[in-house]
Formats: sequence, C-alpha cells, structure tokens
Amino acid sequence: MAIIVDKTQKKRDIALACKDLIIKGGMQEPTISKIAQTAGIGKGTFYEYFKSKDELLFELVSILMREHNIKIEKQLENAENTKEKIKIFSGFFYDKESADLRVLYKMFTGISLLHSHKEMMAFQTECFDAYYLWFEKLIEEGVKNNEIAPEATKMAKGIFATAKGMFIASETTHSIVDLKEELNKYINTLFELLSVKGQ
Amino acid sequence: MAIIVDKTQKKRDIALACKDLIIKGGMQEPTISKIAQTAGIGKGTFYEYFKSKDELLFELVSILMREHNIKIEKQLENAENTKEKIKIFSGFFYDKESADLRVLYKMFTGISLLHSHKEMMAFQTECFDAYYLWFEKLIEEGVKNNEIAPEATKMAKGIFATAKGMFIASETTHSIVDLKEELNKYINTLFELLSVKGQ
DNA sequence: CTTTAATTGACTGACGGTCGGTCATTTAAT
DNA sequence: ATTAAATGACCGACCGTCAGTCAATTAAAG
Repeated sequence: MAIIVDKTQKKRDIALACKDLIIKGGMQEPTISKIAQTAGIGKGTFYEYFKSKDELLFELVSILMREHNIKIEKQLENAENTKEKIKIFSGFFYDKESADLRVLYKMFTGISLLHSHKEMMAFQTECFDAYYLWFEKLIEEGVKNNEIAPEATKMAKGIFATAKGMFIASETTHSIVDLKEELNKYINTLFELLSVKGQ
Repeated sequence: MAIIVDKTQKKRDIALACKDLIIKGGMQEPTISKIAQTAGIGKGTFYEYFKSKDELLFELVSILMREHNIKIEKQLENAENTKEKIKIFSGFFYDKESADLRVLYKMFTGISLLHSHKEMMAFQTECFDAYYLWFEKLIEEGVKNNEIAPEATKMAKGIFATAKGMFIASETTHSIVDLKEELNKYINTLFELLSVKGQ
C-alpha cells in the first residue's frame, strides 16, 4: 500500500477552494489550470477527482444545497402557518444569505439545460423531489388544520414551479424588478383564494 | 461599388440552414467549421454575420419565436374562454408542433443563465413582456366577463412563471413525467379557485 | 528495496477567432 | 467597347489557447 487519501473529502476541499473563483468568474472564465492552481493542486490531479469543470460545480451545489436545506428545516420549525412556510422556501430565490448558492444554482440550471448530464439530472431530481415532498407535506398539514382549502394539495408542484420560473425570468429578463415582492404577491393572492372562509 | 447582399436575409438563411444541426447536436457538438460547412460558407464568412455560435442560436430562436407567436395569435381567436386561452399559451411547452422551437428555447435559456448576454437578455425581456401583456389582457377580459375573480389580475406574471418553471423542471429532472397533464391540473385547479361562484 | 497510490506538468490535438489575400461586380474614364 | 480602379463579399491558412492525457516522479507502507 501507499498514501491513502480520503477521496471524498479531498473532492469537497478542492470544490470549496474554488467556490469564490466560480462565483465571480462564472463557468467560462476560469480555466482548468487556473482552478487547479487555486486549489493548490496540479491539473492532472484535478482530473483525478472531477471529470470536468461541470462536475466541480455539481459538487459545490451539492455541498451548499445540503447546508442550505438544514438551515431551512430549522427555520420551518418556527414558522407560524403554511403561507409563512412556503415563503421560507421561496426565500431561497431572493434572500441575501443564499446569494452564493443562488449564483451557483443559476449556473447549474443553465448547464443542466445545455447538456443534460445524467448525474446532474439525478441530483436535480433528488432536490426537486425533496422540496416537493416537503411542500406536499406542509400543504397537507395546512389542509388538515383547516387553514387552506383542499384544492391546495393539487397545486404543490405548481407553486414550487412558480418560484423557480419567476427566479429564472428575473435572471434572464428585466421584466421582474423585485422578485421577492412579485413572488410574495403571488403567494398572498393564492392563499387568499385558498383561504377557508369563515375560519 | 461591388456586390451588395442583403445581410439581414443572409443571416437568416445561414441560421435556418443550421437549424437541424443545432437541434440534433446541441450547442456543444457542432464546431464553427462544421456550422459554416453546413451553411455552405467559409468560416471567415460566418464571423461576418455572427459574433459567436450563441448569436446563431439567438437568430434562430428569434425567427421561430416570431413565427410561433403568429400561430398562437390565430389560435387565440378561436378560444372559447380565458382558461382555454391560457392553455393555448402553455401549449408551447408541450405541443408537438413547437418541439423544434422548444429545444432551441431550452438551449437559449441555458445560455442566458450561463453568460447573461446583453442582447439575449433584451430579447428575452421583449418576449416575456409580450407574453405577459397578452396574459394580462386576456385575464382582464375574463374578469370583465365575470368568468374569473378579480384576484386573477394579480396572478398574471405568476401563472406565466409557473408554466416556465414546470417546463424547466421537466427538462432538468425526472420529477415531471407528463408536463401537459401536470400543467393542466394546475391551471384547472387555479381556475376552480378563481371561478366566480353562482355564474 | 519493492510495491503501489497519488501527484504532476509537459505535451498534444482541437477549436475559436483573425487577417491577409482573392474574387466578382460595378463604376467610370478613355 | 475596353479596361483600370474600387470595393464589398468571401475564404481558409494560421495562431493562440485550453482541455484532457500520460509518462515520470514522489513517498508511504510492507
């Protein structure tokens, strides 16, 4: 035997070392050489851990998304009602604290749309399903508590998609000036419609 | 003086000549040389008309989107009610007839997310605003006709975003198996909520 | 000393983008 | 009618860059 390194950990370390570089320079500007240099490794070593630049982004989003989910889960515990809980989710798309992850997620979505990579798709599915299940669960609770009308259960995927769609629109057009306001306006109106009257 | 060509027309011609190549091979696979070859021009000539491969896609989407909008406008005339009109819009994301444009639009969105190009953003804004205004108008009509509740006016952008978001989710995850069904389910439920009771 | 995992950066082939040069057509002077 | 000058269109050889490879090197463990 010889030196044994924790490949999983080293992969994480390399990814995190390049976080700022990627956030600032996007996926185009920094070359593999630059990335390797930033992480303090040789170019060959980079390829020992990642198949491509895309995979580095994938790793970064993975790490930060899992961290983010933990934070969200804690915030949800303190939320008063279903509407507030949904706003906590959608906060991902405008909160200052998630700015870094958001920039990376934007690139990640872009790459997913351009070269539908198998593992990326699997990860996106995993994320989507996790969020969607959360959504479904808390909406079910809202219905059970007589907070919102039962129709809401059929809208879980759609509400999630609305936030995503608005985020992408706000990033690719000038048509959505204040994403937070726009999203909240939609959620508030929807909950007005869903409100169980006489409650 | 010398030969004068219609640059605008030739740009269109080059773009359309490469349509299938791009649809099949995406934005990565075909090289500029291959593209030039397909269009029957030299590589240098390509650069007379386009700054980059991205701009070719931009031109293609422009052309096909304008064609698509004309078709949609005609379909809208025959629509019975507001809900059907909205379904005509969202049909873009699943109808067989718009499959080509959809593939290109997917790439276009991906690129917009990756390297927010000024002109691309302007074009996306133009498209979004056009669709959004249409949405707003037909929702206003629906409210005026007492078809739907006045809250709907506040949801125009959101509904549009939902369709976009679901489309992107369906393209980047395995979580949305039947986009048409999923979108229609959402729209139907929303219109149930918006329905003016006793009408 | 041997074995083997880990690392490396020089090397290569491919590709994007440029630029000097050619070609075709029009103009206009003779 | 002829031809020289002018110019826009077109082209592909060339150049620099960069992704990805691989032979050589290092160093830990037996």
